[in-house]
Amino acid sequence: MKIVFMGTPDFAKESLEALVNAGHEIIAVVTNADKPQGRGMKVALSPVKQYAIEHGLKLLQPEKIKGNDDFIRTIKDLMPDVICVVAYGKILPKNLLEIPKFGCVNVHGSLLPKYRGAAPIQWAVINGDSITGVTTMYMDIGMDTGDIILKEEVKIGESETTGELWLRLSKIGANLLLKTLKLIEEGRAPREKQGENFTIAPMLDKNIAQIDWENKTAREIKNLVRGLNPIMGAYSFLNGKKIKFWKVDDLKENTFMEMFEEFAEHAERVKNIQPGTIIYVDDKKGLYIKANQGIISVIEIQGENSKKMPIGDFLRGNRLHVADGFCKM
RNA sequence: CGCGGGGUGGAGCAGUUGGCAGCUCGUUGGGCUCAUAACCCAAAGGUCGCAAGUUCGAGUCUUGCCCCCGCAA
Repeated sequence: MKIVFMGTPDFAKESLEALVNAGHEIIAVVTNADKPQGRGMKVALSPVKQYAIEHGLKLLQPEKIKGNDDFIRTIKDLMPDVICVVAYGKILPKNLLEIPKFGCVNVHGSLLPKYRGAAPIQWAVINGDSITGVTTMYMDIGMDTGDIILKEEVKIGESETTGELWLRLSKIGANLLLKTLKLIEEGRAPREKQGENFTIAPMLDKNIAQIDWENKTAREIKNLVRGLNPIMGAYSFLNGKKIKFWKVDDLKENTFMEMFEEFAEHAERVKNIQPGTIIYVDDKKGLYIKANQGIISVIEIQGENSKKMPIGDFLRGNRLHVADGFCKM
């Protein structure tokens, strides 16, 4: 099949690579325009762009698509059988969607109609879901509202991070895309309308990365931490310094008191400690912080201007004290 | 030329007005203990990111370069 591929990040690169390896004819790759980013505002190539260059694929990087007649005409002249869109980063207008005879196929990182939108994987982890998946669909003008073709379910591990799940889903998505294209080619692709029962997974606002000790349980904080790993990182302030949490575990108060018998007789007091307070710290036994319900055991942490490191390393160079409190700023 | 922080034994850090390079941990050897991520004793391990400059003397001051991190995007 003659395919135009549209995508930008590494999640999309997996699909593009799978298409190439499966012998599909990629007549053009469309990726987001290079923007200066990162420290020093250097221009970095998107993973998709890099792959396209390495494999000598025709590359297009329109600044805008909507109202860009030149771009629409270019695609039209290529006469693609299908356009595959994976995490491209822009809404596609109707006159583009109508070009390919088999339509536009999108790979989305959730089980639609759950988590339509920009950050489905992140939200699935943050919300502590145990199951998510990948969906392929025929695109329409709405945001992830098209008819569903195939879905594949995936279990989310209890301590799995967004980054880990992201990687798994990108490979599963690539496979599902191949399967989908095969069915389309054979004219056997299912087509199922999405129900009305949808949810939205909006782009992550940076404010959500701040840990809310007062109102969140240890389990919820853990979900936030792994949900924001490796993007952003959940953070809190200690003595005016910004600390990022990369890996934590959640403990019930009871479990904690079994580990530290000396706390057992103060069970009631432990429950009433102000959330965010350090209740135990030792460079061998770790760092334990009270949450609204339950206790957070820190495993991997990153101090201000520092890099992420195991909690033991961190505590050797940073003297923390029991009763110090993490707080918002 | 976006803004800022930082590179010091294996790890994480401290190092005051330039004046013998330190702390916690780990490692190795020994001791104690029913036992331990516990405790006690001893030892090994550093061209202080790289290069040049100022100085009697530079981890510390000046200049250039490399690498890492945070903010912002």
